[in-house]
Amino acid sequence: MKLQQLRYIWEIAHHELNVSATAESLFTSQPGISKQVRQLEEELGVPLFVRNGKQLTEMTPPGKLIVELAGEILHKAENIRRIAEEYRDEQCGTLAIATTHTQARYALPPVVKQFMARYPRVTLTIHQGTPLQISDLAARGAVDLAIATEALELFENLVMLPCYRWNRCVLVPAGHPLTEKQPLTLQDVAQWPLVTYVFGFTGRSKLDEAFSQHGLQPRLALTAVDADVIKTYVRLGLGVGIVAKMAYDPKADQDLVALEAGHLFGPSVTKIGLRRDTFVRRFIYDFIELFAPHLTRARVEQALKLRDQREVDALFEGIALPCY
Amino acid sequence: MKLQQLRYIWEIAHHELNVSATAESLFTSQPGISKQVRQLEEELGVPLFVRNGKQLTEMTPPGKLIVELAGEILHKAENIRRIAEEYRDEQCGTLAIATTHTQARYALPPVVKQFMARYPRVTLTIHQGTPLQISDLAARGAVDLAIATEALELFENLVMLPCYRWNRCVLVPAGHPLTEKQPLTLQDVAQWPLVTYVFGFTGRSKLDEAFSQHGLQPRLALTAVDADVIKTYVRLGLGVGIVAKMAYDPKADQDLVALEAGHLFGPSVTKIGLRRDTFVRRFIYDFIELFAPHLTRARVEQALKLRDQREVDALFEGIALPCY
DNA sequence: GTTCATTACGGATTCCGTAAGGATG
DNA sequence: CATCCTTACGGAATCCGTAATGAAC
Repeated sequence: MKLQQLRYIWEIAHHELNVSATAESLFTSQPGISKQVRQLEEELGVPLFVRNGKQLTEMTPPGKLIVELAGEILHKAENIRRIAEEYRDEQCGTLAIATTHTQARYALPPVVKQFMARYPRVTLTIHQGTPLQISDLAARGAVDLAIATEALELFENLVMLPCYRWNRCVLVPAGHPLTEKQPLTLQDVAQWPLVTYVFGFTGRSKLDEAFSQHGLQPRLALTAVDADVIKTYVRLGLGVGIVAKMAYDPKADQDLVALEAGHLFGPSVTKIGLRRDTFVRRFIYDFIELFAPHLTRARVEQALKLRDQREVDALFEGIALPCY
Repeated sequence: MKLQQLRYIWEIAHHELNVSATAESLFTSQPGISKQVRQLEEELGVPLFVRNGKQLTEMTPPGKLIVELAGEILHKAENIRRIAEEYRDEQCGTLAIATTHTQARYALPPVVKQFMARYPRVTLTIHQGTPLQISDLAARGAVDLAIATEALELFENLVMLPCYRWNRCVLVPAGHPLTEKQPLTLQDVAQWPLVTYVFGFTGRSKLDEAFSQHGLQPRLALTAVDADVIKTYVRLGLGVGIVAKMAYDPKADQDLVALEAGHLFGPSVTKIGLRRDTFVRRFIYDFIELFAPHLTRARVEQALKLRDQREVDALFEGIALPCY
């Protein structure tokens, strides 16, 4: 049994049992993989894949169990490499973050700036995507951490750490009738066509909840993944915008008015998602603490030891989050 | 990084950093190991061992972390082999049990007989040793299960499953003055020199507790690891025996009288110890159930999922144990 | 002087790529 | 006919054992 063989069967299992595609993704030859798989099957004495003629059609029961264990082994091997990297040079390495537009555009820039000053030799990469893509990247270990408000909870093997609480505001052009209402009610807002986030983005679910709980069905004029697009269409008069408050820039957005809407929808919490059982490098702890000062290394380590997200939530229950 | 290299560093770490001894235990050459270790260190870019000249004197901090992960990886690789073995042929394999004299002599024979009839092609090996040796064998994975009353709780990675409850009896030659006392008291017993188990064996701790709680300090005439030796010396009149009740055979021991002593010392519980995170073959589940009928496969599987022995204890709290 | 790890070297094995073969839909 | 896995084969790299070297106690 070789690590290489375990990698091959794991990758095949995660490429719809297509050996050719697997070979391509691993930059090696297809017969090479085929050979190693057969060797492993021979060594173990059980077939791992069901073959229909020369096609792999499904996995055998032991195959499924073994592929799962192979995944865990490969993950631990990866951890060994990380540990070595850390002790080789604490200041040097790669930090891959997956996040949404909202975080990348408004929350991360100052943090990234500080981090780059503190760790000039760490290569930082930021992947932007949907909350689901982001979570998946983190759960698979393709990135070191995910930052998002939604979807992280869908992955069993992500530990979610609460970072900050934020509220929404209603954006309207200056002179809009809604600016006369103080304070706003959901009924007021629902009378106008809305311009807001796409479903599944930036706390959108919270927004839908609030309206439906009041029996309201607002018209959606347009949905977008980012606040910049939303603002553009609010300026065109397409409708009333609802965005995260931090997306309103008093200087750049002087032509718009931001109306307090925290009391309408309640706050959302942005979280960091970390893959369980993964060695965390020092600079990653530091990045997390820069982003959310209450997430000290000690607290994060403690949270990573817990098996159940409910225990993690309990751990952070008493801790006040920053609020925007 | 190769599994072989991980095995080498793990074995070196568990052979007092002596590469020659490690090579011998692995039936390979010492330069071969040395080479692979250096290659791994080179690949990882960090030294794993501290060298004093040409001697390995200790492990580096990353070395310690990495060896631990290596151990987990090797354990999982072992599980892969077990899974393959199981699916290759359910009826065929090896079952290694470590246990004490008391279990091997009195509790196991009927179970072993049934098991051998049920699985004639499974090779059964029984290792006898002190409770500490037994637990260690199981914790290291050298045997599949440990059966004992003591010491299992000392190993973090053993799950303990309660099997049966048992009481003690006092053994005296026929006509001994103690046979007149009904029921016995601790004071009665303590007046005679005792012949019983060696410290650390067969619930001996429970016995010491009982006496000291009553402020008694009995004289120990002789201690042994097994009841046969104890009986021999009771017959010689060396003292009064205290043994597990199941060690008294009404036929073979007609010349001795067994006096009820359960009320003096309280019951002990014999347990099976299983290493955590280990794939358990079907015939092992069957063996366990033969030995302790309430330990069904479903219950054992449930217990093996729990991380903390206290949760396991809670799981079995409501279940009545057989009592001897 | 003994113990113990490293270096040097050679033979067997393994790995991995290209090219050809055969099965499926 | 296109896709996809298997077999065949040859060159390169790796593994592992023996023998020699050198450092430490």
